[in-house]
Amino acid sequence: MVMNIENTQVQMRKGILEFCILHIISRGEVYASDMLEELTSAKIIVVEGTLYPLLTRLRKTGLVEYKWVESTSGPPRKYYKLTDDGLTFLSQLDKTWEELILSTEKIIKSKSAGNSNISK
Amino acid sequence: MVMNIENTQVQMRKGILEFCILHIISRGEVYASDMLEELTSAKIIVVEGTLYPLLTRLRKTGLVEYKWVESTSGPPRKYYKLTDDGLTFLSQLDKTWEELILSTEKIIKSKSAGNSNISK
DNA sequence: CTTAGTACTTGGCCATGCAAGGTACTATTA
DNA sequence: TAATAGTACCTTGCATGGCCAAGTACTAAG
Repeated sequence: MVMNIENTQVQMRKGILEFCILHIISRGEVYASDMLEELTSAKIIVVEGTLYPLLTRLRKTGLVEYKWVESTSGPPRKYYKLTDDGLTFLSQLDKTWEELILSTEKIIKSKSAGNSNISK
Repeated sequence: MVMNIENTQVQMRKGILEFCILHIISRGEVYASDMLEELTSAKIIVVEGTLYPLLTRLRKTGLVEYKWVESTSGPPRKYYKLTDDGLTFLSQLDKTWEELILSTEKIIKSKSAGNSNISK
């Protein structure tokens, strides 16, 4: 059975990815390579095969929209920005993120209460 | 297409679950209902159908082990504890978690740098 | 015309959360 | 002993979503 640390790390990142990408888009119009660069520099490893389907999903659900912009150095790019729905959604996620941090810290910083409850 | 806030919140919790459960087990021998209670009180919603398969997976990969303990108030219980491998694994996850927090904070607290790079 | 670089897309696989339903043991009550 | 309730653990099947690998398309350089 497979259970390496890399796999668990991937699982940890999964839920955060959508959140981070919405934040990056919220700061100004960007295209996929901009996002990849920023995520990589923050040490959140993402690959194209993850990012593009995610952007498509966000667009289909109306959280982001894009426009084509010609580039002088290659094919045209899709520049993304948040919709109003996307903004609302992101502010809810901000709250969720804070609560998640608090919940997790509560678990991982709690000390042992002993094993005195066995066989009660 | 489905994209509600609940679904994304679930995604956020997913990667953290295994981490939190290993922490709970690391503090002393516990059985499934103990874990459910503690996770629920920390507002991390988990149900049996998630927890039991996860515990089975952790056991199969050698991160945890259990012993049967008779109960005076119902059927016997499986009391879990970490193996040496589990301890090592958990300390790596602690590091991953800290890095993930830092990376995410870096993304979500960064200010817009403007859109001056369009069509470069 | 070929090669390289950039940008976006897609099909298939895998890991995992979860709902729903099931088994088995104990205690209580009649 | 029979029925009911509570507790504990397990399993099947589905949906979500990350990732690998391969592919398409446009531009630039030689």
